[in-house]
Amino acid sequence: MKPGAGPPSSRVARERAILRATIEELARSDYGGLSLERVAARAGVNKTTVYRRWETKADLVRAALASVAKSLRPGPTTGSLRGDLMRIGRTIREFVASFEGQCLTRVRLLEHPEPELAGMARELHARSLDEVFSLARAAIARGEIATEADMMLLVELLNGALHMRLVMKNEAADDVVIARYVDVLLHGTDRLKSKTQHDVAKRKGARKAAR
Amino acid sequence: MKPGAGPPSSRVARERAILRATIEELARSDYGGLSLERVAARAGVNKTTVYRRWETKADLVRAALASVAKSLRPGPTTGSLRGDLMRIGRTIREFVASFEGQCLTRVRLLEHPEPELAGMARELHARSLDEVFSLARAAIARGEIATEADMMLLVELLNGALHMRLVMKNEAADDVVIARYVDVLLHGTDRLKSKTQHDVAKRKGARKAAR
DNA sequence: CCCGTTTGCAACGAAAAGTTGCGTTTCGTG
DNA sequence: CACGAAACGCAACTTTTCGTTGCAAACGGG
Repeated sequence: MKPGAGPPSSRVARERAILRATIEELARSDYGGLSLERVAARAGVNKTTVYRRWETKADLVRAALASVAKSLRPGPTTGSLRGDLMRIGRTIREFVASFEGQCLTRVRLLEHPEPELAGMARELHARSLDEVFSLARAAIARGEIATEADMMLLVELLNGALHMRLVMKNEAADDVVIARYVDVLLHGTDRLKSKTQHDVAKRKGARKAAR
Repeated sequence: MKPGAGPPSSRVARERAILRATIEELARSDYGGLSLERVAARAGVNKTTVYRRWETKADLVRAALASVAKSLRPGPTTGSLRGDLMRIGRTIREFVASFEGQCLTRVRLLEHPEPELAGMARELHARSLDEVFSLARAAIARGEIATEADMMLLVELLNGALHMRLVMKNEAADDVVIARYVDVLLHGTDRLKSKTQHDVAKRKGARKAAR
């Protein structure tokens, strides 16, 4: 009657296994193709155990998403905006590679079939963005950006590019790739432009280079 | 025996309707949840017509993807990198909102269940990037960027951010939003930083503002 | 040690997926 | 215009998957 405070019995361990299996299945299948029997097999339990505990597939996935409380924690500031962005990039890379990341990315695309689940996944991901605000304030204090909205802009661009590359294009993103993105975010094309003008100057003899 | 060169008979019209229905269904369902019967109903044909023409669901989706030959054509350069990026952003926005875009985005996440289909969708999307190369060359000629790889970097960031915003976060992206992204891509945080330093200078009296 | 709960197992019913046979329509062809 | 092959719709059918139920065994707390 009061198992809440008790030690983790075998029942909750089984439940954790099932939710974990759900996430892993959802990471390589998609919601429509998710089979509760495969989930049960992966969790090492009988399918009746799954069916008896959750009414529908949506309930199971809902519970599985709720169990993904592990948010992205980029940690304290590194002391520079560039360092912070690099760390955020690495954090995104690791998250996207994880089962939870793959799972969330898939569920978030279910807007039309399952709006509620998509909303849950969205909120779960948005929560990780809250952590970025502290880094934003540090960058503002250093005078590297003006507002927190600027930081959000940078993170949106970095996050989007990494997601596209890792999830949709299925290409790797090592630190060099991330650094390229970050450099654009910090300096835009201005650095690139000046480099080109330098080349032009070398080639054409510094004709208009003076101005 | 030689219907290839003939005028569009009712047979090909039916096939087009089925493939179109497949894309539309795939735009709001997902691959695992795609039902050939719903496709047939949407196309206004009997399900046997669909089953007889394509062996499996994968075959049908493969054919549907192949029929999406309409690539993203950003058109000729506007004369400035900023104008080109804005136009690319608007093109991405419209594509993502279309059935083909929704469909492609979903299919591209099927790496594990259906690697071949994911590869097709990926290639289809990559083809649209080829169009960007002409804009890149124009920008290089104007000295706004150094290499075509730089242009790809900018487009990857813009594309990723817009996809995240439109598809995953389900938020709109008007021209103002796109312009914010583009400004970061062009000038990075330098513009923002200088604005802040200006404020600091006003407050602290231009102490380190000179350099 | 006992009793309530939970699980596994197997069998079951229901629904969707996929197939087949046949009469009808359509379109190309002589 | 008439004929024949191919494709379609329709309905019935088989197969597979999904979800449920009954029951005996295992587990765990009191």
